[in-house]
Amino acid sequence: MNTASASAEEPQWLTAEEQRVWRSYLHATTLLEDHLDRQLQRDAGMPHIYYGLLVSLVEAPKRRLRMTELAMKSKITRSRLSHAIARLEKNGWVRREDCPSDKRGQFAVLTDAGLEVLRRTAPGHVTAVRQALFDRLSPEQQKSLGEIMQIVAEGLQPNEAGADLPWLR
Amino acid sequence: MNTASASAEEPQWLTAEEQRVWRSYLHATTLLEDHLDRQLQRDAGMPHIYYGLLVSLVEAPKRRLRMTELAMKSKITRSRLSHAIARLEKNGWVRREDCPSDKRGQFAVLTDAGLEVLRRTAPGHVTAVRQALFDRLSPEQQKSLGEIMQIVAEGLQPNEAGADLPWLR
DNA sequence: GCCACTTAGTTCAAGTTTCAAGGACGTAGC
DNA sequence: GCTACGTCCTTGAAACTTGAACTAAGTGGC
Repeated sequence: MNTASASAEEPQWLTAEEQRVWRSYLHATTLLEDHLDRQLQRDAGMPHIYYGLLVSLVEAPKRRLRMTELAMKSKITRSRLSHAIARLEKNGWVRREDCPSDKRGQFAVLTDAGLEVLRRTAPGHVTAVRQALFDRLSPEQQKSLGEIMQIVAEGLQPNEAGADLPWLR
Repeated sequence: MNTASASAEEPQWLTAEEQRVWRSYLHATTLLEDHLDRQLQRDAGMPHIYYGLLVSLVEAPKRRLRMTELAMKSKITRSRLSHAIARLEKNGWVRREDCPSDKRGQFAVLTDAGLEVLRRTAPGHVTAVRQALFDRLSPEQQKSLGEIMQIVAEGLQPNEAGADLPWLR
């Protein structure tokens, strides 16, 4: 198994050390995602990603965003967003509004009830994030984590149009 | 039930810098998970977590693991595992076997077909992981990432007490 | 043995996500 | 105007996940 000239045939396997890093990454991200999902499901009645949608909305001007913009901010497909907003709308936390300047467009708008849910649950969520992440890391590690994640995110950003088309790798 | 606690009194918000780190983390992990899910769905016909199950099995003695053990290794619930194994079994990549010493028990066993799928798709997957992660990070960053993720994972391990999982039965 | 209790794993129902398809509108060219 | 094509968003069905309820089997007390 040593065909010279590394082409697509002979992959560059991960070293033992890289494997350790990769497994730690998978375990940590899985556990954290799971932990926060449960925390929010229990305390706010919605999964983490839905909570993130409300947060994006509360930070937006007039507490509203176009669907596509919200989908991009949240790194999810527009299809997924449609379903999610439908659910949040049913909860009364978000409502849709037509966009006057583009009749295809929709705004997702955070309602007062949605704002209230956020107010009520944000402290607990922040605490959970702190306990799971920041409280355990030194300032240097926090800084390093930020840089690393920034790099990774930039590398995977679908930096062009076509938000839910198959982005070739 | 937790509404009180340290939350309502003292909402210790994230600093601007912490927020930046946290958002980068969320974006990067979301994008990477998504990227690998699509890569594997396309090339191997299964999501990332299912692929991880096959990997755990191929590394296990006799290519088999008890359901509960596999669930713990993979950080998923037993319920989810039951469904996943059912699907993989339908694909012919895994089969179940009764445990002789404990009649409640089941082994998940990697079949030859499962091994073959792994052989065929592992190189592409490793390449994807490299391109998305390791190729973009310096050796120091890789080391740091490993340490950080190790800490986070340990903190969230459902098996508390900080022991490094020696698997005592 | 009989009993309550725990553990292993599955199943059911409800919720979420994905993928492919589609409807409605915008835009540019003729 | 008309045609063609791209964009915005939704829909429906299938796949996946979740949490609780459930069956079956091991464990320990008496």
